[in-house]
Amino acid sequence: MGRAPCCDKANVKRGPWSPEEDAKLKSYIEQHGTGGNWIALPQKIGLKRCGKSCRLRWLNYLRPNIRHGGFSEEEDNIICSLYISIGSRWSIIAAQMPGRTDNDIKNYWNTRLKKKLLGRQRKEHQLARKSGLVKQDTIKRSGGVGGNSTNSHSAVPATDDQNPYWPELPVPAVPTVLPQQQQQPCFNDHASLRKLLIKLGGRFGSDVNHNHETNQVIQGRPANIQPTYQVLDDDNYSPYAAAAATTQQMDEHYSGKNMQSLFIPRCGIHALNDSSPSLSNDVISPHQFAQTHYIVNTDNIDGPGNGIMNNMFQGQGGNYETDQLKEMVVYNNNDNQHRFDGLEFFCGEEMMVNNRITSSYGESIGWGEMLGCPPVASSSDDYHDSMDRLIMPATPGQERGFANDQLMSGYPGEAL
DNA sequence: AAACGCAGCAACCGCCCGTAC
DNA sequence: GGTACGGGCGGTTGCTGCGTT
Repeated sequence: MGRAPCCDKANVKRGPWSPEEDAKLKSYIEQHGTGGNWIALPQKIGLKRCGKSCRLRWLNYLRPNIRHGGFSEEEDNIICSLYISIGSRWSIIAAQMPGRTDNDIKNYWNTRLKKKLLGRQRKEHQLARKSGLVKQDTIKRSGGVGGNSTNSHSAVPATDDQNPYWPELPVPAVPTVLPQQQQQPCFNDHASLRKLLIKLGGRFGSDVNHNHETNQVIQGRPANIQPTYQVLDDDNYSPYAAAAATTQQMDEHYSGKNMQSLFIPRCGIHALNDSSPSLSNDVISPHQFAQTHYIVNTDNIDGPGNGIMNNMFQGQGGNYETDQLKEMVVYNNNDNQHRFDGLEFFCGEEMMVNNRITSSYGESIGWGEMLGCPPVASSSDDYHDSMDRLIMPATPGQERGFANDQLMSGYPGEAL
């Protein structure tokens, strides 16, 4: 049985809204609210509009404190980092950006940001190739966890300029013999784009980290990451290091000893706080955390299919009780498929090999570079400066727990 | 000046989910 | 437990304005 239409499409007006219609709708909602029924609302106020159309008009345009256009660099960063983490969950992304609507962000991403980022990455990579800085990581490609040659073709870049926006990606060390059609980049879908962005932004070295300067592989915490993280205690969710975790704490975290901790990058707090009045500086509550940050559940990392749960919650204006929050955040794995279905790209052919997350390329351009920010700073001050400008740190994978090879052993509900 | 192409954006479409009955 | 319904969301469409030829 088919679904009944929400309204009589023959008798409803479509297309752009007139100022009179806007005024009617706005005036009514400001005085009476929506009444909890969008379908009935247009009839109440004598609008020949579909209820859903009214809702959309209100949410995207008439609602107070809506901002249009003029996205800042910081907002760009937020969008990018959240897109990488959760994909095209525009409503969730919009929830982190007061005054922005999901529709606006979606349009901005599709029309500008995507091109801007990919264009910049492509340009920089071309420069890097010209200067001979592009290295070829034969270890990872041929023998590493990501060395499944059958999985690597989709990211093999085209070398022509057929599409001015799609970036040229690092050329695999081992030439892949594939039909020409397969060698063309296929980034015209979101999943591919997200994979690409992860490649661009993440130095996801699975259980290792690759030092670009020395060509060394670093175990555990990357050497260029300073201990500037707040670590939240798992039991009471209170920051036990208000300003920063110690080096030891970070090392423990990266080595897996402190796997019950929740952790977030300070820069993320700051960046979000700047636009989120409900958040206090430096110390966040469980509720705030749930509203705004990713939570890494490293429970049962040794159990099959119970590895990382990299999650994000939308506040939706709700007030989660602490226990409820804890259940949702860490302990309740029952509904993970539903909550994490935006993360399926982590299991893409390049990213998930043998239950590990990996990058197709040993090297890639970090977010800082991609977004025009300075590369990882050598000094502490420079580091903080760059981090404060970036919601995504220079090595985002680590902050999300990818540094440990056990973390990405899959999440519940996901067949690996 | 006209035609054309493109980018940006508002609005719509259709699917999914939660909930009430 | 099944069904109908409304809300919410992501993807897509189509209009408009601007720049280029």
